[in-house]
Amino acid sequence: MIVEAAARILETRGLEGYNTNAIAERAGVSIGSVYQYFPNKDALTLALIGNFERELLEIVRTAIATADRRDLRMSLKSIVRALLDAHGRRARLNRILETEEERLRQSMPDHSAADELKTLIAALLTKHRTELSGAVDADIVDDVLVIVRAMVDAAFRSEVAHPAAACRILRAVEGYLRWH
Amino acid sequence: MIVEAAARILETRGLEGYNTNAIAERAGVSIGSVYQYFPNKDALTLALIGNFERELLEIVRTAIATADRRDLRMSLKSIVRALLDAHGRRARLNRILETEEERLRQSMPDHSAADELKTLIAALLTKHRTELSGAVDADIVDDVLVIVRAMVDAAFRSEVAHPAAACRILRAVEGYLRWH
Amino acid sequence: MIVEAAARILETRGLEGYNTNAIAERAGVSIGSVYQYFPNKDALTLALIGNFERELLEIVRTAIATADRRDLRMSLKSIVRALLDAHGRRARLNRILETEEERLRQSMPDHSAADELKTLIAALLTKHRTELSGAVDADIVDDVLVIVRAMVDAAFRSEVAHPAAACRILRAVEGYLRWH
Amino acid sequence: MIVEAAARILETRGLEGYNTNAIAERAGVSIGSVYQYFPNKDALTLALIGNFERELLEIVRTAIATADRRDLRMSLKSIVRALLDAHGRRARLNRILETEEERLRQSMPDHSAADELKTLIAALLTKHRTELSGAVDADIVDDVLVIVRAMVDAAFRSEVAHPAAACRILRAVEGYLRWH
DNA sequence: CATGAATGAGTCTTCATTCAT
DNA sequence: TATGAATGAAGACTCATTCAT
Repeated sequence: MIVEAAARILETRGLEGYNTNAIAERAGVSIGSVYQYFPNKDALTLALIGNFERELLEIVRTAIATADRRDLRMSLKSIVRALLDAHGRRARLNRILETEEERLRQSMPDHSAADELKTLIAALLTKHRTELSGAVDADIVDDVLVIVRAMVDAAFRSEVAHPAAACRILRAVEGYLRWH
Repeated sequence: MIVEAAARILETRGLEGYNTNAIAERAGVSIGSVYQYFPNKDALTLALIGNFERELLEIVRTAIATADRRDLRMSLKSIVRALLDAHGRRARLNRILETEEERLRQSMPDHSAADELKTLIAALLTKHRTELSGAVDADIVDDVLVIVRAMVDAAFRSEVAHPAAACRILRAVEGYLRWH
Repeated sequence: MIVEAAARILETRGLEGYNTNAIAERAGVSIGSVYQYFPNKDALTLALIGNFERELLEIVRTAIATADRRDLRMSLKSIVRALLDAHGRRARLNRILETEEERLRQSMPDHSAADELKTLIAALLTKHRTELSGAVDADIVDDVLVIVRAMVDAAFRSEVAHPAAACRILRAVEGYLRWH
Repeated sequence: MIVEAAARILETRGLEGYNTNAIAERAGVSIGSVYQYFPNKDALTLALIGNFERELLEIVRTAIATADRRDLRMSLKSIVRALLDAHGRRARLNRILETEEERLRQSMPDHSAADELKTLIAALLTKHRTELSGAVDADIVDDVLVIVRAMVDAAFRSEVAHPAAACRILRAVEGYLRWH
């Protein structure tokens, strides 16, 4: 599939080697076919980002479900571990996509996955609102996501072992949510 | 000056419009002159990154000095405000440079500014070590920097007002450092 | 055809005017098409050299066949005349290609044409070995080729009439082979 | 000296690295100074060629003088050896210069060295005219020079040992001159 | 005279996109 | 619908040459 080929190219060769001809070749289709499905390269990248965000959403959803009935810490730990795990499989790809997402934000038609992710986190926090130092609002959720994503990325850049990274990320998130 | 022209191009036109001909034109020199001073485009970008990191270092140094004799919170607040301020002037440029830095990390000859920044933060934290929930080590410093940079970036992306952003960033950093 | 266009450019404008844009224009295709068929300029030049050597081989083969059953002198005369004739059609081109061949020798993948040419000459000399002053070995063959090529080139540089040139070249080759 | 620097650049880096800035740097002067002495790059190359031809002339003159009173074979052997020797010191340079000479022939003002070389050879051959198979004329001289130069070049390209090369070259020249 | 920074035309090469088959 | 040859604008970089100091 074309999107999958694009993902592999981005992962193995980086933005440098990310061109439509390489993608078509890797996908085993002609360059013309790529343009049959996507009006231009950015649209393909946006599809890639969409997949990425939907996958992220699913991972978090599962992680939260897994830690259901447990306290906030366990839920957060479950999420962080899952994210580290998921990121680990495609660290470079994810990092590049986050960068590309920024460039393409203006032309992104669909934020539903990202929105749903926020809703999910908001629900989790609200459920445990008594453990938090303050009220739950959109900003808090945004901040948590920003912190976790940045730290997961950093962990992969500096090649920190997962357990240690999870511990530090958890400390940051909990600290942010609970301190004072 | 060529580096300044490169900065302005990057800021106004993004990576898309960042090409050597545009830089030369903006700098008011010929393309040949650009290559008299920089062996290639990446070298120019690296110079830009070097400037950026040195500026960052100076800002933090000044912010810490300004809040000398005060408690940790005041120092951190001073730093965060200064960073928001500095970033504010060239938000897009700085964000792009952070991305480019990653791509060019392997060919970066000089990390002294970044190292010194870490030393500075480490010293600050050590000075206030009694206020922290744990020992000061290199990981803690890395994490603080990662969190602050990510949140400052995010604040500019979502166009949050400085005071509110400063407050949230401070909460994250203090939470990370002090909680349990 | 692109290779033919390259040949014509090289012939009419020399190495000076031999650039990919000119080649594309002369071939009536876009510059992109040139790079669809050849990974870079040198590869195109190598194709040109390959053609040149194959053509040379064919000419010599035919010349030898034509003078079959005759004595060595007639065979050599036939070859020299054929070479003068062939060279005559594209004197400048051939001379430049010989120069470029030297520069590109290290990246030349295929020497089969050149090798076959040597085999052909070796066979001819061996057939007439009784007429020679010494044994036939690879060095003799190399020398014959060097002498003939140099003298053919020189003949065209000084614009000597073919019959006279053929006579002098023949004298050199026969002298080399038969004297003492 | 500038011409010497140009020679060294050509020898060590080939035509690829032969540019005025490199020459100036190697000569330890500014690029401006190069243009003080030579109106353009080709003029510098022509000076180089002039030196080369004068040196060649001197070598041959000395070689002939050395073998004075001896027979033709000894004189030729002396010349061939001297040329192999001289070429050996700057094989690549000489080969490139011969190529450049061709390109610049039209703008070469001074052929006196080359002419004198021919005169020298003509005199030598005339002196030994009884040993030759035919009369001495300008063509014979040209041919001898063409043959010797081509074979000396070839010897260096295929890295043949000097004595063996000298022997083969001598055989070619003598064969040309004496056969029949 | 010497300098060397500045020039800019020119060259190779890439790659997103189109369109005839 | 699929193909992939063709397109050509655009970009990185070179280097002979000039000229103000």
